[in-house]
Amino acid sequence: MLDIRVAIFEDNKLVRDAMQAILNGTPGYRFTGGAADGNRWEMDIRRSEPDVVLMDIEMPGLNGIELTKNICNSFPEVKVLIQTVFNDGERIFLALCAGASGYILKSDPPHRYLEAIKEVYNGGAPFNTTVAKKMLSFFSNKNVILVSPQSNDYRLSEREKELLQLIVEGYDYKTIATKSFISYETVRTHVKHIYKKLHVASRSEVVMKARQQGLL
Amino acid sequence: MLDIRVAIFEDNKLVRDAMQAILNGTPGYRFTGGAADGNRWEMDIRRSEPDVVLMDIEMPGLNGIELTKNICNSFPEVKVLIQTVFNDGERIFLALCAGASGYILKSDPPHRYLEAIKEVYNGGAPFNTTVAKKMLSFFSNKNVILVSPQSNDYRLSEREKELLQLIVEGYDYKTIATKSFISYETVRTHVKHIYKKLHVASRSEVVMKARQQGLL
DNA sequence: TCATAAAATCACCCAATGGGGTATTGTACA
DNA sequence: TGTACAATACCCCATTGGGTGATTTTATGA
Repeated sequence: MLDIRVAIFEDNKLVRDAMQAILNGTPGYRFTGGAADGNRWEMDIRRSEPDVVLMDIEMPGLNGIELTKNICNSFPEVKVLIQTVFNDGERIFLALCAGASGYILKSDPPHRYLEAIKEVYNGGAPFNTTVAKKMLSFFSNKNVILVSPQSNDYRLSEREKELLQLIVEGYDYKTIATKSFISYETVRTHVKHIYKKLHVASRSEVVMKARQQGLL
Repeated sequence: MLDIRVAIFEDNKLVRDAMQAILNGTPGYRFTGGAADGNRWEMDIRRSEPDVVLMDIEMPGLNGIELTKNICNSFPEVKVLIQTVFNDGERIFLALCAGASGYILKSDPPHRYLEAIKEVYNGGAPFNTTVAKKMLSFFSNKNVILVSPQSNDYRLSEREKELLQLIVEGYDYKTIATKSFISYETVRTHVKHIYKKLHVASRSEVVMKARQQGLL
């Protein structure tokens, strides 16, 4: 079997070097590149062609979560394993949303690192028990709301989209009328149509919906 | 060390009996009660005094997620371990929000059950790798939005809370006035105060906020 | 004990919003 | 050519939200 190719984003050179030594000293793993920041992440990934990226989330400069998002978008075949000293729910949550495949604490021993790397490589999702626990309590604290996935083709006409934009921006009908060179009543008619199509019944609902569904 | 006391909610009697046999046949575990549905859950829990509840999420009648929520609210010291054949992200997510401590698939072997029970008992959060993976992909699909945690002490008076309740339930001011034995204008005054305290400016906003922050 | 601060009650004014119609014009499509 | 729909416009009316002001009761603290 081929070695698992691992690249590291980590600002601490000592840690990078240690990981390099551990990885290259363990059969089945190969260290293929390390970077102290994400400034040249695209090139770094192309060069090192990793199967798994070990990502330090607390890097100076480009934020580890953003970096994770970028890598996951541009190189979907690459798995990202987050490593951090933090274990607060929000950070974990954001990293997961960014597309990370697993989460490991810096306090975990090297053998856990190796296990976790193998696990993400094989399609798993390694979680430190502490991490999983934190994440759960984060959920139970109702910090999150569920948005049912749905089609967002509401068949709004072009004109309706224009007006929706202005509504969401908070202009009142009179102002929208002036801006759009139509009458107040026409604005109201369009708004009614928009509300019907989006199944909402008030300004604030439509703003919510438009934001959530990215209709803007 | 004392045995871990385990109760089971599961509609399939065969499964219940099997778990009873396994638990009582394994040192360190004790089966303390089983129920085919959640109709008498409160009494069932009081009788069996479990440390861990094994919850089948696909039970007829009372829904396993609701049941989990109830148990976690009324008996916060009891850990709930969800067992299911499903592994879709949404269901897992809902169960976690309901307060479950871990998630196990029915296809997992008995020894995994025992491990998982011990793990939740010790404060951990067991996850089948498949489950964790599903959950992650659910997150990355942006089905969720984050709500920044904030203090929810808005210093609403008792009366204001009552009226807020009615507002969120969708009654119009006239109806609320009748229901509360006060005049329409007084309802309006209270509503204005509530809006000021909650920093909202419309019915739908206040409904959102109240729901998200559990002000109900 | 008295002053002050709130909570709770009610009233009036006014602007903005939302829902129900109806109507005319133009355009696209079958 | 007729039907459907988008865009325009107007009317009526109920509800909502904000402002101002007032009275009464209740609590709280100096």
